[in-house]
Amino acid sequence: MGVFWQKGYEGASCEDLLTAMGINSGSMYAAFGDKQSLYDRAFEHFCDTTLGPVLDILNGPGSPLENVRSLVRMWADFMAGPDRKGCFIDNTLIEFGGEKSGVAEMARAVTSRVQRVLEQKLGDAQETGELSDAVKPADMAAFLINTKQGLSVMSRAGAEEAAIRGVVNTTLSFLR
Amino acid sequence: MGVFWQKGYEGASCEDLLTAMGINSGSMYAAFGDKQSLYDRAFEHFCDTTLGPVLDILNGPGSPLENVRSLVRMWADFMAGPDRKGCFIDNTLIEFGGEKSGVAEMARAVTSRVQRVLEQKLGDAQETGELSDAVKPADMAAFLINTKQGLSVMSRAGAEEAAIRGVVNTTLSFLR
DNA sequence: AGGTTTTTTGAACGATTATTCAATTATTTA
DNA sequence: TAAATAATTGAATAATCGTTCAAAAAACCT
Repeated sequence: MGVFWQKGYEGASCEDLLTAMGINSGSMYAAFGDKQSLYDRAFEHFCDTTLGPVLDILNGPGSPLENVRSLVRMWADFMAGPDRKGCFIDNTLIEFGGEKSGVAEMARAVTSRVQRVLEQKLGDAQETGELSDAVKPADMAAFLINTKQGLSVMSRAGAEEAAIRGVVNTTLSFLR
Repeated sequence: MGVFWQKGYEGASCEDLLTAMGINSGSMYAAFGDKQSLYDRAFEHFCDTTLGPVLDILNGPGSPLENVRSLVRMWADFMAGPDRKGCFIDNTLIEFGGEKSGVAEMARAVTSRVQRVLEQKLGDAQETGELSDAVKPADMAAFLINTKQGLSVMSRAGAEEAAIRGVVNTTLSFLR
């Protein structure tokens, strides 16, 4: 997963993948079929292990708006980490977004899933009076997703951690 | 340029490039040296033909803030176009951002160039009273660049035009 | 027009790609 | 323990990759 995440599908050679997995080609093809299926499984694994914690944060014990802000702050930690490989979902969208392939659909699905929960939490935040009624939850949710996708580009571009945190703080300033 | 823009460096085969250019391999290698040099030249050409018009918009006849808003709106047209290939600069950052290669440096340079002019125009907009003194020009400029990078991902992901325009409109709502 | 230089062609090249498979090793079953 | 099944190995495969170069065509110059 890490190799595909870092190098993308085309950029990751089978040799890279086999070295990282510590097995030989025959075992890989017996277990996964081919390179694309391996990518699919790696991406699926990412979604399986990431979506849960993300939803846990949004549905956490804090207030709706606090939870949204926590998630946005988590994006900064994520993107400013040492590897600078962005978000695997966004990388997949960039490489496969134009195609009708399975991973592209999966990436779109998990993205809009998070977007819908964000929208719901922002609506809740308005009901509790935390968030101004002037903002439209759907628009703000779409906007936050776009911010995260921008952070993926910054992350891969090797931006300074301070620059990443600056963008996140500016984004948070719109959440009131 | 279009082939590299659409498919990226790794994704574009020499055959793709030769077909698009309508020449044979020998001519390409005589004229450009190798594939990487061809990418460099294509990217350089994009910067040469794009940076000028962008700066012209920012320095145009309108008020500073109007000009900034015009640029952001232009991003929407750009990203929602039929090809859905994002911004060539962002694509280059994604693929080469981690490396110290020439194109990566060029992409970072042209990005921060636009960012600095944005910052200046936002400062001007505060002097004319168009823009609230509460916003920090440097932070807002970095934020706008991040928004554009996010739009590149949306564009490549094949997002609906309405979704792209929605994000742009939300972004514009922060510019007052 | 005839000779010289420049450009283009496209088959061929070695390197790397993803993938296969017979031989080997490990594991399970009886 | 011994036979049977499963998993792993790694050399070999065919396809594709970027690149080269001798031959052919085009362009240029008296």
